[in-house]
Amino acid sequence: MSKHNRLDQIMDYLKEHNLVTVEDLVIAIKASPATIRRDLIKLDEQGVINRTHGGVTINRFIPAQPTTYEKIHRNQSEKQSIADIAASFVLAGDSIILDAGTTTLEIARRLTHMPLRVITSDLHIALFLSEFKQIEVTIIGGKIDDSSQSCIGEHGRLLLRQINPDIAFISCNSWSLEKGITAPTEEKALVKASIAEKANRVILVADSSKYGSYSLFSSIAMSSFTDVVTDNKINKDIHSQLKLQNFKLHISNNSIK
Amino acid sequence: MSKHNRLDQIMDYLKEHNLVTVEDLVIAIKASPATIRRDLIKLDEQGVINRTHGGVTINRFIPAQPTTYEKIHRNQSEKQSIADIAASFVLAGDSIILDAGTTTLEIARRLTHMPLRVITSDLHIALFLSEFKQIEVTIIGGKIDDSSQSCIGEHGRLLLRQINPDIAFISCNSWSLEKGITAPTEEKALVKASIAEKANRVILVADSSKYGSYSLFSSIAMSSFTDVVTDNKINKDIHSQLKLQNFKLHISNNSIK
DNA sequence: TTAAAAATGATTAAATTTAATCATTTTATT
DNA sequence: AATAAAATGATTAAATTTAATCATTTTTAA
Repeated sequence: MSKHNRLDQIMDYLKEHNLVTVEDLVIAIKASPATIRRDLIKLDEQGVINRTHGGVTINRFIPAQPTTYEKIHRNQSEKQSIADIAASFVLAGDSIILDAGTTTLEIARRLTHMPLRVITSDLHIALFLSEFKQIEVTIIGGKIDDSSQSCIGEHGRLLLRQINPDIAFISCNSWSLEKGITAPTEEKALVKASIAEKANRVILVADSSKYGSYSLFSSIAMSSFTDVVTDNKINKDIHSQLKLQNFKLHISNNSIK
Repeated sequence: MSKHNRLDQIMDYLKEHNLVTVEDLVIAIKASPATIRRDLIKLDEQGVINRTHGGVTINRFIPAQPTTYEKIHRNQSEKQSIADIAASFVLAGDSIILDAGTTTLEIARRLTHMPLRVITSDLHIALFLSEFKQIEVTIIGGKIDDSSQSCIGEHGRLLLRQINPDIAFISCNSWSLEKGITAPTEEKALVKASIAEKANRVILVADSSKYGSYSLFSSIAMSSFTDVVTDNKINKDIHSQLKLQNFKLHISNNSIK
């Protein structure tokens, strides 16, 4: 499976070697230096590797280490494609907020190559992005919710009230037009609401499988969003309804290659 | 500062960063490129790091167990023995603060079996402790300093002012009776000072090799500490002086196995 | 204290890697 | 099959890193 894709071959090689050169990969993969470099740029933009002038390693700080490049492509193609679209909204120099979650982490992986200010509630996102010098990272602080390893509580909300970001990216476990997005605890719901509060653009990133369910605590009404990004597996009737709303609807096509 | 010390500093930095350049280390360690390169050659010969033309990583295939590197470089074992003593001060149910650093991370490793509230500025410590259900973790929040991957700035200090912990554990890069503990940036110095401010017991954990040097910004006077934990390599004269102070002095015996 | 030895820092030439450009090959579409 | 589009490879100039050299500072030992 993985031998078909050259990017997978590179990741496989990196898993087995601590620190390699482009020359190593040229020999191992049997491709030209130019091709290897072009591949490395793609992998670097996804944050799964780190490069210097002359060296390449796998990024050992990426959460869920065993979730390798190929697994990401197989199991999370919807999140990937949603993140692709979401990341394209960000411009160099922007100040953005990333909510806690795996979809927002995917967005983070796509933003490593540009100067940014990023505020987040997510420990993984903070640690990951802090490796990149052109990105100024702020974590909102507060009690750590261990299911999501992110900050909850009033302290972080205080910081959120003091900033005016360009874009806020919100993720969720459940969403619908009627109930908006909901969360399993009051604290999580409140943090999300605060994240959405001040941003110029408020973007929901949520895959279609989460549509229709809901948790106990309401967090954000759908009318608060300026944009919604979801995938093309969304039900047709719901799709029609979503198109009629005030937010811009973006549908990703997670065609698996 | 001794040469062993700087090699330890490099290893500490590499543990917390995936792939670094000589330039990164020049800034982090405050030595010239030539010196860093000479150090890297030594570490490379020991096999604990890997280098390319332009990049350095820790060798992640070397067991991070208490063997290979620590036998060669003793400061790690000093930190271990200091952490042993420091951790023994903590009782189940306590609320404690852990400053950012590798010594305080060692303390955290020894506290996972008891119910605790832990407040920290360190992303690694927060992420590590959040795995343990009986430990409630709070991160102070704020901008991430990427050399230490910990929180700095006014926002975190605000939280620190609102809590009254049982114990605060402070680490440092430089300490002395005259200058107290000092830090390379004002923001780091201020955060440390705030960490020490409200705790019932304020404990400095600092290995002997760091004694006598100082950075630009003063952070905490020695008179603010209730306890000091250091190792038995401390100079005898200094030892005598330290014993005369108001704090309790604890000397760890880092017997090298 | 003084002299010798070791460590460190600064400078610049050499070596290495990368980016940019363009030709060629492969793949996709009609 | 023909054409367009995309991916790959080769070439060279530019950028970056290193090694070598020597001056300076710090440490060690007499």
